[in-house]
Amino acid sequence: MVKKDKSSPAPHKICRAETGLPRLQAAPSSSQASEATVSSVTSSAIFKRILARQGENSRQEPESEEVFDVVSVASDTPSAISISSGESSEVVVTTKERTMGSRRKDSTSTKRRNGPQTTGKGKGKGKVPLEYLEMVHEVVGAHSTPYDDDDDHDTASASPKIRRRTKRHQSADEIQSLEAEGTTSKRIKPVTLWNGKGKGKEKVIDLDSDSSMLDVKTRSPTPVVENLFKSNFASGLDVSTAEDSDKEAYSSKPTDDNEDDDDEAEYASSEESEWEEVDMGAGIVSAPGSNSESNVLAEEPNAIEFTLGETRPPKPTRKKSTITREDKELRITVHTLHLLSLLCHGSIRSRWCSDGSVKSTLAKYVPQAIEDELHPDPSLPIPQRTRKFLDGLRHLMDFWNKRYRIIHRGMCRRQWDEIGNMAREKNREPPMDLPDFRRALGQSEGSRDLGAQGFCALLRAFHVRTRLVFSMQPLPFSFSSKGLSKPSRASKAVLAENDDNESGDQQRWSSPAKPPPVRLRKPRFSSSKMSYTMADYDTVKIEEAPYPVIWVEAWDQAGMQWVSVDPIVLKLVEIPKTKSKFEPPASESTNVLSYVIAFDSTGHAKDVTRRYAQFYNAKTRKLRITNEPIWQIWFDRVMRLFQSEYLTDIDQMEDAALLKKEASEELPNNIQDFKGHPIFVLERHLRQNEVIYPKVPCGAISAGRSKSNETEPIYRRRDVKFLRSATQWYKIGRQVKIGEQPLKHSKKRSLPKSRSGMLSDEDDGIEENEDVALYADFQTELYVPPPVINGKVPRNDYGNLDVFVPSMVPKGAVHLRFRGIGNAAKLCGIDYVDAVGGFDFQHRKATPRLDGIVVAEEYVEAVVAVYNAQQEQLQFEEDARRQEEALKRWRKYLIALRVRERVAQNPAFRHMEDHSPDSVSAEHDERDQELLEEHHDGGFVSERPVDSPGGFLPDCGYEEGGFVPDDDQAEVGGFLVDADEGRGFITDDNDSGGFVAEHEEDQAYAFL
DNA sequence: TATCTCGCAA
DNA sequence: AACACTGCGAGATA
Repeated sequence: MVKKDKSSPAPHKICRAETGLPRLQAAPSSSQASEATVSSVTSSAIFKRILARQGENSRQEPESEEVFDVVSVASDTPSAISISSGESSEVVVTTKERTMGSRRKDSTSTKRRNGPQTTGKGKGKGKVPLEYLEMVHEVVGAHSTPYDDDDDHDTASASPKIRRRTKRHQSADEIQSLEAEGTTSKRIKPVTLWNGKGKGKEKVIDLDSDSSMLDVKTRSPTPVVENLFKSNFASGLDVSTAEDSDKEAYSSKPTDDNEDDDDEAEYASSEESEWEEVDMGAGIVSAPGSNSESNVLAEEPNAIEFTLGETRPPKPTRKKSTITREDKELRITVHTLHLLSLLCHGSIRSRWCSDGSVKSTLAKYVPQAIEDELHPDPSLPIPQRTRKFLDGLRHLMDFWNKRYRIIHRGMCRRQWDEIGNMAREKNREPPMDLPDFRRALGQSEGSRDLGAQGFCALLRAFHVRTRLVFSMQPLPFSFSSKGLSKPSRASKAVLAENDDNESGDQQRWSSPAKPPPVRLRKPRFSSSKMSYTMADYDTVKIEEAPYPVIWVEAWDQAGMQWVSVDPIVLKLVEIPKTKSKFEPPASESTNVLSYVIAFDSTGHAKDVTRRYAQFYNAKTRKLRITNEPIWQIWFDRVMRLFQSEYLTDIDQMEDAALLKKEASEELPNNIQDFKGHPIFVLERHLRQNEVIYPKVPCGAISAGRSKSNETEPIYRRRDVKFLRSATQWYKIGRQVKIGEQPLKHSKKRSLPKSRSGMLSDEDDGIEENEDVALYADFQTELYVPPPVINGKVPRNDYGNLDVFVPSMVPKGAVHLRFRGIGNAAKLCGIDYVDAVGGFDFQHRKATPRLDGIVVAEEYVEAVVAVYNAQQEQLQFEEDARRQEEALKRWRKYLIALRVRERVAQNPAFRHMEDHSPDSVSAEHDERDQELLEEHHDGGFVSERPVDSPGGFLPDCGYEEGGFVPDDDQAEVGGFLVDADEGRGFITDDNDSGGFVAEHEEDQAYAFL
């Protein structure tokens, strides 16, 4: 294993982590065992799935490829992705960069436009990411398999535990119950939103009678969201069904295109084909700790390998900065993959921080006094204990600060256009395995991130319950040009500035002593970087954002709270309240707080973003892929793997605190943050079919820049009602109550030309130039169709019955949804009505889509019986027909063979194929005629008794159906064969032999 | 095809 | 520190 090879230009396997760390003592044997089995099972299963999906396609790779690791894409710390115990494993993420982008906007890719926005519907594309991610995840083995360290934690861990429901796989029901979850979640007491401090903006909050102004719903799916859910879930999360058509489409696609000089070709980068080249089959494997079992892949190296497609981002300069759907999906996929990788990275590092050797090395030099402070006398009053604890943290931090030197660059947020150049960057922290980690911490030098990890280990060495906290910096999934780094000359200025200031020779590295924002002489665009200059390696200059990416949370047992400590960058001990100093400003492009995950020493992880985000709902939310409901589900699922089975007191307290924090979030102080806000809404952001009702403002915001005094009311999102026109309501089986006034009128959406002479009542926009009246849910009631009277089913003006939803079936009637059952009903001579299940809109015309019939209850049995009989009969006839067809073909074939044999035997025919049509062909015809007649006698069959029974003419009774495939369509009434047609076909058989013979003869020659 | 909605540029 | 405004284009939708 090559490591610490700083000069290797393009290492193909940058990211490798040896995880063959000895299992920490006190590992429960049970969990160990389960880990092994789970992993091995899943990984091999996964691998099979991958193989099935990928086929051979995965192996082909273009010549020019640049390899880098996704972790370092943003993190620069390519240490580790995989988690597995007992074996070394490695993860390699490769990205191919093609100099010549191929352009494939051809029909193949554009044709597959599918489904609703977020992810492709029912297509591989939509599914592949999820599936892969899940697979990656499982392969990586990040199951919640606690690895205990030898810490005995505070007493809290011994407190009663609550069993947490653990569901590995979320079902559709579960998703639908999300809303329920949201509502049942604990309601937080109302929060006063009044704030008098008008930072230029005035915010007025009316606390009206309803005191629960802030209704805490972490997820409050609006109907729209709900629909999104439903429409996406089936496709997006369905990882079990493969879509063959995709593969075919892919494989049939040409690999290289004509070189198009169009620039767009270059950034039409990520078509599906490339995307699908994600090459996981290459090296997956490895059930951790189960080398013997995962023999499926035994020959494969123990690694995971992704090959991502070209990642060249679009250039915004071009007037058509078209970002294709594939681009978006690629970004989302990379984002999520990256996120997963970082999760695993964090998990590994947290585990390493519990490494006994690391801990003991680090703790050796720490003064006893500090240790005492970390464990204050329990007899002291609580505030005092907390204070002491905090002091201890500070002192330890100082100690660590003196000791630790930064010589490497840590993780940071990357942009899409950077990822090709990263291999050339200086001062990257080399990949590490556990021995490296031990060594580096023993020498106490490395990146700032490693420093935080060392501090974590230090705390754990003193038996302080400590989490390693990662602010993940995945590549952004948004495709705005903000995703591209701008040439920032500001950093240079900063560097010079800092050199002037205090680039101390005394200190080994210097940094602004003050927490951010660092005051600089050029405040305008100073993306205040922190720069460390090392005296020893004077070539080394590291600029980094003055915010940490990794820090630590220590549990204050007395105060029952988590205390955040950034020992390196900010040198800060903080109990985050509304605004945390850990959150970088939005202008900080290299450090974005979006996913903050805390890893505890037991291998569990928790999303604690809300603790650090000041505007979680308004801002941070939008930076997370989880803002997309489907990805929230995914994320929940991923995080569930990091959850412990039991919910401890600490967990509960923390959950409550986080919820409270979210609930007490300030109002946004700008307009745009109200857009998509889960709790608040402005009228200006309403969609056309939305209205606020009741229209009770819960606050106000000053709107408009110049007009200082005007304010705009703020409403609650939950008061947003979705409207439909009367006909739209009718289509889902509801009708507007009498006397209800429309809440809103929408613009007519009429057809351009009033071409339709007949106004069908389905057209929404029929009222030519009128506005359509819209009503809310509560203004409607269930539509009750007129009941069946005396076995007579009511019908509408068209003689049909609208059955858009089940509730529209009249009382006393039954909807029979079998195709062609109308005939049966007709045969019975009873009263029935065709049901209209909906409308097909094509050519701008609505044509009713008939869907079965509606009959009175008492006739159902009879109709169904008749129908079944009919179907049986039809099936029978169909079988017969196919049988007949098969026999005819066999006969034709045999004739052909026969003819051929004759031709071969008779030398007279030898030259016939040459050109002497007249005389010979006559003879030929004659002979063949003879021949054919002979066959009609059955002479042929009798001639060769051996073959006939089983060989050519299979003895298939009708029930056997050797050539007659089962047609289960018929059961559903798949198609109604008109009796006439069927007969017509069969009668052919009885025609004069001449016709048939001639016909067959022609074809018979075709066999020759 | 017309309209709605969104994201983006700056 | 990074927001309001606006027009534009794209994609979704009916």
